Amino acid sequence: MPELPEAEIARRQLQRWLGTTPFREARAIDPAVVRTHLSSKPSDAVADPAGALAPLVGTAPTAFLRHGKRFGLVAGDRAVLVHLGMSGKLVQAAEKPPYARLALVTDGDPVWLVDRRRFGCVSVVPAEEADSVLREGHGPDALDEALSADGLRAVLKGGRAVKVALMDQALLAGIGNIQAAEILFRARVDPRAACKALTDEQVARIAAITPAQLQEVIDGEDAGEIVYVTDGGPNVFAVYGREGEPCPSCATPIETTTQGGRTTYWCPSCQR
DNA sequence: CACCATGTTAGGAG
DNA sequence: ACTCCTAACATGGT
Repeated sequence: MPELPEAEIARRQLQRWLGTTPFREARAIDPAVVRTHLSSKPSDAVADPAGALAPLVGTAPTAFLRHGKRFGLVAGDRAVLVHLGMSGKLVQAAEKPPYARLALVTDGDPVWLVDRRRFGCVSVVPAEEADSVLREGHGPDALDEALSADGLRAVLKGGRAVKVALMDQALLAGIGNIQAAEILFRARVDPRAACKALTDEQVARIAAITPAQLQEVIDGEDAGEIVYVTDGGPNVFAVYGREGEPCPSCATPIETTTQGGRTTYWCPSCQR
């Protein structure tokens, strides 16, 4: 799924595809996609999705926002906020694609929220609350807010494994299972290391590499639609999804372990 | 059928 | 208080 880079691409797509002309239509194809808040649970669906989206029609987008993996737009006195869940993405097309959950239309072809697994969601909130809702319960954005070594040190504490901590949105917003693996590989840090055992130098390397890694992925994806590894696209990552393949740096076979219920990919030789 | 999946979260055990 | 694990959510792919 979408981690911070995919959310940023989606934000730019909204901006590019919808522009700043008024909405002709905002329609929930799957009524349960509209939630009372940005929650992955369908049971948090609003009672009246059409009524929640109706105020958008006739108003024009004025701002496109993102924090961590959440993004959205402001139009009139409302904001539409989106979380792509595990399998969500935006598509612009004249006809409804399979698994389309929501349609937004200004003056071009409709923009569809497509999401096979339905962990994605949208929420319509008052415009003035857009920013606070995007940030609610989350730490600083892993890309946009200058990530200093001191700032990261303050957040990476305790006995938790560093990879688990990096993926904790309340500490730092935007990093998921793939980017955590890639960042720690480039920083040459063992993903199992306890935060409190990290040296200042290791923390400094993570702080420097995190925004660089995320920015590089954004630059690489900006060209087109989000393509997931599981969609049959090529694996562009250094270690993620490469169990048993040679480390690109030292050729040692990449190993896997499980942390927090997720698969971690790492090089046992480079990452110590 | 079994197991896996770029996310989040509640509940329980130590 | 902290940390870890599991199950759930919903769905498709291998």
